[in-house]
Amino acid sequence: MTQPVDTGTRQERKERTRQAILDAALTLAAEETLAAVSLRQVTREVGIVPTAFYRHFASVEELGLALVDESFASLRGMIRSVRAGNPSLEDVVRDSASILVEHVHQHRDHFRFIARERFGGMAEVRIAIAHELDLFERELAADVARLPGMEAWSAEDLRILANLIINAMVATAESLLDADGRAAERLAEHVARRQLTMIIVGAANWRSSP
Amino acid sequence: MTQPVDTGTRQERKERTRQAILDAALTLAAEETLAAVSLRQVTREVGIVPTAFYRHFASVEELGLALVDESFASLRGMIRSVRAGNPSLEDVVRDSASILVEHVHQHRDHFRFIARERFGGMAEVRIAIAHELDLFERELAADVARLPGMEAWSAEDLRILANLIINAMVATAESLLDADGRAAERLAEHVARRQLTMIIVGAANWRSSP
DNA sequence: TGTACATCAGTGAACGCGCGTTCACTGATGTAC
DNA sequence: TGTACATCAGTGAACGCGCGTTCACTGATGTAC
Repeated sequence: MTQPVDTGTRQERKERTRQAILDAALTLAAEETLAAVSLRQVTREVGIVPTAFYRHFASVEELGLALVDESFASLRGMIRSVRAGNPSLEDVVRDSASILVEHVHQHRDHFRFIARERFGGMAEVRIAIAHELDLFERELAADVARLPGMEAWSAEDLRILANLIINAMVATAESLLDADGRAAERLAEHVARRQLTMIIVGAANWRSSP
Repeated sequence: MTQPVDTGTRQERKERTRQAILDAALTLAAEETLAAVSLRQVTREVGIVPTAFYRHFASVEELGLALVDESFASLRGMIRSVRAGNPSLEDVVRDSASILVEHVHQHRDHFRFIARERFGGMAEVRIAIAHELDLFERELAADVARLPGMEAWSAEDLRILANLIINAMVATAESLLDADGRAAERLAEHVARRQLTMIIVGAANWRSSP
């Protein structure tokens, strides 16, 4: 898997160093917010001299934005796997929670980074994360709009529902960051599935309520 | 309102300095996470020499825990005002959102601090915040259990419902931190009220669903 | 009320340290001919 | 294939700075008699 340092073209080596910087920063950001991670810590971890950092990023902030991209790229992969196969509402409710739990398990550092930086980090990074979550919310609203029985819903109410669901899933992911062991993960999955069901039932019965 | 520096007993003056340190730290923590605020910045803001800090707190971490206490004390005041007068479910749903919005408006720095430090801060502070939110969740579950129609609910499902509601309210509070102007606040209030309604409708109809 | 002593919040000098950033450099890789 | 030059990822010394923490101190407030 790991390439020796001295193979490939110059461009390939540079890309490898860049990725090593991203990996090291992500690992260090598991302990404390990225703003508290020093450029020197990162380069020490990678095994390069501090000044070499600037060959790849203009600042730690720019590195943070690259980590947001990387984290959400893997998240988008997850969403795609939920959507795949044009599932029914019942399928989605059944599978979403377990897919989320599995994905957090496999990309724990990325999710921890997003949780940390969502409110704790640098302004630009916070804005980038808020933007990505907003995109998810729009997409989810569009997906929900296509479901049977939702024809009468206004665009605004669809967004409000999507926001509620996304927030619940974000909270689930955040709680998973502290979960240690499969038992805790199964519990979080159970809670998430039940909450999603409550929300869906609420939405389905809403219009008939005062 | 503001006391001159040179009045009161020695104990009163010390308490006044301690409060000035807490206020300065809270203000500085609006810009960046408390861990990134230096002891020297805080004392500079207060107008005392860096070493005087240690007369009041053993570390910035201890200061952080004091700020968690202070923040949640005001939050508890809010909860009390929701509970006051033994309201019906309809009352709670109607009033909760506006009370939350008003409270965040008046204690913006405290809420921002909690949002920042919930995942972005020092380990001890994160744990203290999680503990406080857990207490709210238990209390809310107990409140909900007393409502008519909830007799058949298990303790676990009550906790899951309470967790969903608390998470939605936390998300509302967090979105309010970026809201500027009364119009944005009214929108957030509208969204929160509608989401709370969806959740309550879902809970009410849950047992009758597959 | 007056005096002698204790307390202690705040002072100020000093320290060693890790930080981000600058700059001129090296030497392997890449390219033109 | 061989040569001469250009590129550029990574080097290493150096800088000034703000940091947390130590220590002995000062002088106003508090207390005992």
